[in-house]
Amino acid sequence: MKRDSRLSGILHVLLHMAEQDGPVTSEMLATAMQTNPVVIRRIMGGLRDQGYVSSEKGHGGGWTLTCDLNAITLRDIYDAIGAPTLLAMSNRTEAPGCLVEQAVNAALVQAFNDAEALLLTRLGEVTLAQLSADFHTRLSQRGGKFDLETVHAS
Amino acid sequence: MKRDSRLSGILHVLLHMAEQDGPVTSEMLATAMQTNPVVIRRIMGGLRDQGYVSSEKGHGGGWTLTCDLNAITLRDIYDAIGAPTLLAMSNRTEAPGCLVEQAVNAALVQAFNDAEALLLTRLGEVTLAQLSADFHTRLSQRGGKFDLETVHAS
DNA sequence: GCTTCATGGAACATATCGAGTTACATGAAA
DNA sequence: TTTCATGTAACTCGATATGTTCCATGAAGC
Repeated sequence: MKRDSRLSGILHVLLHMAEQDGPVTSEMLATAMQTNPVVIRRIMGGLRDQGYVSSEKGHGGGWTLTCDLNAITLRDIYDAIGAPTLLAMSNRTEAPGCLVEQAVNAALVQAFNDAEALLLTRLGEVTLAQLSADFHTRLSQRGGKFDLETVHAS
Repeated sequence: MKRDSRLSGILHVLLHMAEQDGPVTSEMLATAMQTNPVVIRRIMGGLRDQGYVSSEKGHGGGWTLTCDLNAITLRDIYDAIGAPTLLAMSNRTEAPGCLVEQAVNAALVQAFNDAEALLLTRLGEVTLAQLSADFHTRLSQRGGKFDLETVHAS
């Protein structure tokens, strides 16, 4: 299975932005994330529409956080990127009239729904502020200084 | 996301096999599943290696169930097909040295693991015999007769 | 005004993987 | 020896996450 890492990536970006004073350009974020600026814009565009970040063109432009990290959960971000499929498995639906398929799918759907519900609940329990706090704990434990441009260099 | 329907498909096949007296050919199962015989063989090959089914070549050959449906859970079948990825999302690992990425992934991994564990537990709670019983309940409710060749026709 | 810098967005390329298909070999029964 | 069935390799196809190129738009600085 090809797996979606957008949620992980976007959280990474947002937390890096939280460490910056002014706007951050797609270029800087792309360097940090080791990807392409266009990929960053694509991801951020959805968040801007939800009001979580804003963008400015031209000199001194870039991306800025416009939300309270305490008020945003991972679930909110998940929803903001379009609530992509959580589970890698699905039911066959080639023969919906087949009673065997109905019995199989009924059992699987129940298990799948339970797992999805739990995952969404867990995501709703964690705020971006908590992630940021966790990051700062790790930072002070390691003792080094933080620099967006070089922290990903290795 | 492209989603994997192998588990659903193989359960469908096994329950159809349970309704047959003698061996069932890949051809018959493929017709029932509206797919290709080779796809059936590919799926069944893994199960044969696990001892859940056996195969015979030549005239009168085909696939036969060699396990007690009461003793096999959906979890067992899941394991037999190679325990494919359950979740459609993954963590970025492009910058494992980045403390931000570590904080993000730690939070996501916990949520993901909880959901996966619950799903596997649920799958382990359902036996193939229960699915078969559910099918027969549905069959008697509908009142029609069951025929492998025609039940998928519509 | 002109240049530079930045986002915005379309279009295209690439890599992966489930799924389907074709072709041929192996082996068992009639 | 003919027929039927599995066993397996190799190929195509489609979907999609991801990456890339190109140009338009607009804001800041000169």
